[in-house]
Amino acid sequence: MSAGLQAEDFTCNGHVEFGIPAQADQYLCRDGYAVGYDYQTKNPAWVAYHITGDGVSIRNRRSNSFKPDKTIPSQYRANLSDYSKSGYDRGHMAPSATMDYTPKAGKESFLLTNMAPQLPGLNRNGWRFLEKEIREWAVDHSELYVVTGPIYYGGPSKYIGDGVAVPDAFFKVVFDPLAFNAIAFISPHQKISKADLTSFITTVDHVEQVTDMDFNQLLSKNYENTMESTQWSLSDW
DNA sequence: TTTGATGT
Repeated sequence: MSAGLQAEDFTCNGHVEFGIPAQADQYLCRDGYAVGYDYQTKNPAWVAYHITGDGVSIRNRRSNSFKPDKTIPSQYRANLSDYSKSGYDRGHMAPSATMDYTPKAGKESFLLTNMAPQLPGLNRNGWRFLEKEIREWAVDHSELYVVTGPIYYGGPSKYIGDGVAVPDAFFKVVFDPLAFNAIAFISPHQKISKADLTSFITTVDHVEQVTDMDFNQLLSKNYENTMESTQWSLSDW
């Protein structure tokens, strides 16, 4: 993306059609997702992606080719060595299995600007289940907008490698633009199971309070206020 | 594991 593009003009293939969640140091646009990147943490502040039921049903082979993102200035860029032997996974924000409707989109999901340090006990357990659930919801709901990212309570305090911040928690906001419903999650950064997930459902309002972001800000405020204060259960959504 | 990663 050109350096001169203003945030308000950044819609990125429709991934942030309803407005960027927060200003960022650098905006990145890929086929499958949009990123607001944070220089201080060397992580994405948010990753937004629009998915359809048709798209998530198309699968291509997982690339597993993790790569540093050379569009980020080197002093702010995460590298493979930062994660190596850290004990943390390179945790996808926009999941590979959700992005793999084309080989190119799938490969792009392996850029480190789509990653944050994530404990295997989260990434490979409860979080993975949530990602799978969202793919199934995309089929049921026809299309969804998802925003996900890290949370640092009181600011970043723990790092791996050369200054890649370890999040305290992760959020997900899932918005159905046809039904005008939204469900949200905040998961602590710890081992969680599929069964634990239901206890981490919250409202979009709460995620906005914790992250200081604004989701779906371009929607009618009437819709937004109702939608963002609704607490869902997994079975009703 | 048809997912999501690590280490050799």
